Amino acid sequence: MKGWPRAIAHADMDAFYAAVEQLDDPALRGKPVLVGPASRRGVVLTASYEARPAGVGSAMPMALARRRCPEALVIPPRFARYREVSRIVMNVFARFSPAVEALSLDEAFLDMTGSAHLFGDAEAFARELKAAVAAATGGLTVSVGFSATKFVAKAASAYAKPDGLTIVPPDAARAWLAPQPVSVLWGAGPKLQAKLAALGMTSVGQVAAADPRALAALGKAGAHLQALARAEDPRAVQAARTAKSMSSEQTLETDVRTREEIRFHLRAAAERVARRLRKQRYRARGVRVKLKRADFRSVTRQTALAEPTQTSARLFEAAAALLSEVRDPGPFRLVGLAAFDLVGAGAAQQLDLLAGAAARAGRLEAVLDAVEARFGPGAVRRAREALRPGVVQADTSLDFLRTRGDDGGDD
DNA sequence: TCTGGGGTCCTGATGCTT
DNA sequence: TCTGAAGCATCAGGACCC
Repeated sequence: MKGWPRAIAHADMDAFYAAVEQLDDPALRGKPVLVGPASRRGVVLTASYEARPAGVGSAMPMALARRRCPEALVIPPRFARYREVSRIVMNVFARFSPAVEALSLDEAFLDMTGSAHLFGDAEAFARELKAAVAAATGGLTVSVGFSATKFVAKAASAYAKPDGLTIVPPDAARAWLAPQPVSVLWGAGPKLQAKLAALGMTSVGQVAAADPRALAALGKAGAHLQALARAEDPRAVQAARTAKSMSSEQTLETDVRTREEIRFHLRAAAERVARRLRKQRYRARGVRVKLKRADFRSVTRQTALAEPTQTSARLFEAAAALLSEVRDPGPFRLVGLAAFDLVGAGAAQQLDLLAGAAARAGRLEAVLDAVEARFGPGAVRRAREALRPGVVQADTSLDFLRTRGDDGGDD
């Protein structure tokens, strides 16, 4: 890692939901497992590696997956349990780096720029991380990619799944990417892949070498994909992020047509969203209604609210008004409600995010001083209570560094 | 085969203001 | 007073990610 401009690791748990189920129930180990709802319209959330040779994968309709792999055991998802295991894994990551950016329950970026040298070389670090995850979870495996940019690190972690370890030095990144299919590019889904193919580009190397004018037809995405293909990705690991929207939507067992039925589902969605807004101390300044027709075209209507809200009554009121503007008679297979333009994450939550990051960097006291100046001593007391998990995490992280004879530097 | 749920971001259309 | 252009905000739809 000497001479690397930055050192970024991407850690991605292998077949996470299915692996947790196999961990908790030994009878499932070594067998094909599909995690997903058994409902008529469900899709596979995660397929265990034993099921994948049958041609089964994530996002595949459950009905098709069961036909392809009839011997597979179908397990309904237990998200509370996955969140619990995820917290354990993220805490392990936090012992290795002060800057951890969780992308979902099962994957995260770790900025190792200032700390990788504590572990020897990249491979020693990655092996230690994998062993720590296995020890903390009781045997779950994680694939790790390591490079100088987020995108290459992520592509590297996916390169040798499961239980993989791929290190791509920055000066080798472009050549390493070149022969891979364009589907590895972050942001190139089926539509963009088809457009690239129409331009004669099926490999990352071809995108990297293309005349930028040829890619202009893809808009911003063209320049973005070419930058990734050239291993250029200046995005930093972001330890704390705030939500921009919160939504709840549900695909119904049978399509709905009447306004009364749709209102019923909107009211339920408003209650779910409002509960989460209150729990995370957000208020919404906008409401959006989403309906999906039987032909999969979606109809959305949105409105700005006079006052930010976190109550289900206000959300539903706005949603019902939007519904009356929809002329499409349906039928609809999905009804959803989103709260957007979120504000006022509440001082406590902003502090939580801020102090979580500051604490991991060993700067908790400085943050609390700023809090006192802005909100008064009472706020500091409440913040200390609220931040206890962050402090524990920071102490763990700092202890870890101390045992290696390093205080984490001056950052 | 028949397509989830929770998000983010981009694009093109439209309307308002100057 | 009318008209058009430019800039900006908002809205609807959709692509994409895990």
